[in-house]
Amino acid sequence: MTVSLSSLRGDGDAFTDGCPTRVVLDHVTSKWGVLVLAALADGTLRWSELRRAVDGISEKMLASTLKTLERDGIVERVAHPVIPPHVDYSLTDRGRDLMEAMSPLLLWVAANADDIVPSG
Amino acid sequence: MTVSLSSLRGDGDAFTDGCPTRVVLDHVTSKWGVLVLAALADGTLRWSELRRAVDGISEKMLASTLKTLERDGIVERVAHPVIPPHVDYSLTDRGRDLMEAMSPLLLWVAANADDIVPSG
DNA sequence: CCGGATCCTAGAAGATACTG
DNA sequence: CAGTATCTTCTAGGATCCGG
Repeated sequence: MTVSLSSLRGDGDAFTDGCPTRVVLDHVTSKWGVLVLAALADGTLRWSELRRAVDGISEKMLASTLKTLERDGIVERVAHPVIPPHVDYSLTDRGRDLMEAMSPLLLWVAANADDIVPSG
Repeated sequence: MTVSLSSLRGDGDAFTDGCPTRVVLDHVTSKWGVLVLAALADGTLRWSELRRAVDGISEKMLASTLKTLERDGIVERVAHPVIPPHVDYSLTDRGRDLMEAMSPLLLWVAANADDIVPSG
């Protein structure tokens, strides 16, 4: 029985509608959130690098995903006042902590995806 | 620097649009998927118990979430041919393996949610 | 009690064009 | 280069009714 997930139950937990846990869980496990975080796990990237790293993301989604993660204190945005603009994104300490917790999941998915989805 | 997530890059990885990794990641990190899986991590539950365990889920979403996870070989469905109907849901071996990989994330979210989302 | 089938809407997400 | 603004499209999700 792995780690005691039952400890999640009881008070303000993920099983209660509208609690902070649900909100953060949604941010962190959102379609693009996971991929952006995984891309930043390797280190600082700038906007255009992120766009290329996360294949298929639109500018709109990249912007809103980054904004949400920044508000949550998971991603840090550093804008350099130069022409042309140069903006760096990286994980905060909290973000790095999060990625340590999330990497087992990402590795599991990478290892099992081909068994689960037959051809495509 | 935690686990090497950069190993995820390269061939058929989560950063490539349309690959199996993306599909499985979406199933597993879906809004309700996470919560259903977490509920089942404690053991077998029947339909009505799941509905109560995952606060706020609609019957439609519970049905479709379970069906997706069942197709992926993560959740097992056992229907007992009695009146009134009795259907049990539980994790498969693969599902338990998945939950071992996911529990650090869930614990992190539970531990950090209140810091991230101020009041609600 | 356990869902399937149907209808419908809000918000997610894509495409494109434009600006400091 | 790094976004914002706008418009459209799409689908996750909710509500309801029904059937085994």
